[in-house]
Amino acid sequence: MDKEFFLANYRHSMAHVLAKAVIELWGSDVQYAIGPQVDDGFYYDFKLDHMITKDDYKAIENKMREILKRKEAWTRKEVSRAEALDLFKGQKYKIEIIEDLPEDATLSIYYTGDDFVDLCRGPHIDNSQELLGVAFQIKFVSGSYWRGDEHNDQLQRVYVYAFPDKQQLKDHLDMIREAMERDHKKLGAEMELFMFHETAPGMPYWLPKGWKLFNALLDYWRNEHVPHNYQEISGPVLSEKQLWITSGHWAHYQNGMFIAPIDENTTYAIKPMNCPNAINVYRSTKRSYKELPLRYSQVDVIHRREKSGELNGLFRVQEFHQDDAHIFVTEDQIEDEIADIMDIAKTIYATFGLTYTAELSTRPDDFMGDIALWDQAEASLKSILTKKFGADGFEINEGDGAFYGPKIDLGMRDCLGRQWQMGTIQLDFQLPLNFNLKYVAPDGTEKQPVLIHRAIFGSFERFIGILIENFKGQFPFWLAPVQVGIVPIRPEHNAYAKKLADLMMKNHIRFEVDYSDQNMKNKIKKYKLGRIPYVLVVGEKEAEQNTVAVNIRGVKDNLFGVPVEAFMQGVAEMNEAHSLELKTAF
RNA sequence: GCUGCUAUGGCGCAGUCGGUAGCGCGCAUCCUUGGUAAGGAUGAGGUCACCGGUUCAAAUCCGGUUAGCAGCUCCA
Repeated sequence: MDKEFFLANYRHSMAHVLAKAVIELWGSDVQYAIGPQVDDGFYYDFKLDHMITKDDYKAIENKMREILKRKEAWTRKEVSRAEALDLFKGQKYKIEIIEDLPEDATLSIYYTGDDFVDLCRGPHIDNSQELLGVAFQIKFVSGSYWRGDEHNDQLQRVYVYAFPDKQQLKDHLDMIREAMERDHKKLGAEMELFMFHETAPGMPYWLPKGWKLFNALLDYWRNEHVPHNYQEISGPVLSEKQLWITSGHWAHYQNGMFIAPIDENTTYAIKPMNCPNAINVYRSTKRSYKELPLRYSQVDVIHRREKSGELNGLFRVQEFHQDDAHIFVTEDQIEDEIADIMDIAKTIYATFGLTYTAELSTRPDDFMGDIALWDQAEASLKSILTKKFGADGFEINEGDGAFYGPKIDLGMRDCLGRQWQMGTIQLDFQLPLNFNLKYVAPDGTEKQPVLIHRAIFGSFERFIGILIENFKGQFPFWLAPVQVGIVPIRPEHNAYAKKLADLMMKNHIRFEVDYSDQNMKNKIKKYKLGRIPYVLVVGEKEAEQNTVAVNIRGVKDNLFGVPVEAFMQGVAEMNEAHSLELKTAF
């Protein structure tokens, strides 16, 4: 039996044991819904009057162990749809599942002992004793919605960790603990990168160090776009309501917008997206086919209202900066342009050593526009993705596209394995129509361009959150908010430290010097805790020889007597190359 | 928005049975003048998130609000 099959099989089987335990504990009026396996175990959704809390965990775990010790046989039976409906009488979620199946369907059910039956495709174990060695522990209980729809019943979801043995469970719990240590919310406060204030929920305050990082990232991003012929623009944050009516946001996105009434006749709204800005710039003059593709990039701040429970550090905010661009193309330029964007994304992500997944979202039911154009666009996107990732290298979400066009999304995972949407490439046939965009074709007729919305980071905020967790706060040299810390051993060495500081300033190295009369050990400790890549310790020897002693982040042994010019040249090279690793020799 | 949980000096936390608050780090002052991650002494700093209720008395009990955390839903 291969390992993956074994994992899935016992986790899935354990979910049945959990359901049986909950029913035995809280009675037969428990409604049990579904219980699939997940990456680190399984869960099961229930509806019951009793609110399951932490105090119940032990009782549930004990009941599960008790059930396993009964060594009951698991028997599979095949039943007709009608028999199944009768068997699960009173279980509304099971009934709903069964009723969705075709009339003539044959269903498989599994008995655990004589008294518990669950609807299930299987496969399962043959006897509970096969599960006696499984190490499991309740993770937590949370709310969930029946069939993932917030309009349906709210259920109680019991998550359980489950591993083949105790050691693997312990390793996993250790891993989770370690992951919490690099949570960007924790590190962001510790490293003084950003903060929040109660008066502006989900709107980050960037602290001096965080803003340095932000700007280092922005500089890099701007430079990467120069060879791809992007032009950066900036537009108003507030616009009169009429603009949003034209764009369709007023009708489709109003509850995601912050709205500012001025007087009875005037209402402004804060932009949730940059598109209308780029469109107005496009429309400001008559456009020729010779100008296309026309690429406007934009990093203005945008605001989107989120429901209260949805905010999450920098990952989910109400005020953020997208690394946005709007590209106006002819229909036959779409494929090349998308390919160019994918190349930019690949280069940029590689600089950070990040791995990502690609997803294609296709035409939804409520699509707008010409179906032939949709088909052609989807085919283009699919062909590019196949070229870049292979036929199986990306996922397709059928019908998940926006009503105005299909899209490619690029996703990454945070420290707890949660998937976040980062980069996005969206084709838009609708806005050019709403704003009546035109260009003059070679034959002198007016044609409509296609609009491509795209972001590589997704948003600077979310991307920085991912970077913090990915690097555990130990940023590559070029990105580090403070790149070099200078520690004079005694106050009489401050003059030499000042000389070094001036040199750093001249060479645009981000640095700090500690001129205080503290113990040098304390100064070094402060910089080490700040995860500064290089701490330069200087005393008499260094001042005499014009050298520095270099304490390298993550390296035990220090470098002594490094000539100042050699160090400066080394760090300049790292900045230039956007190196991931720190140099350990100069 | 939904389910559960949380809120005590700048940060991390303690505070039992209701009797108006403590610890560590940090900060300030002084001493120590140091060669690579915590030298010593003294001191300052808190309407216990906010509003209301119960009580002779509330950080503590109850209700509400706000903000945050995990999950769901939604999203860059």
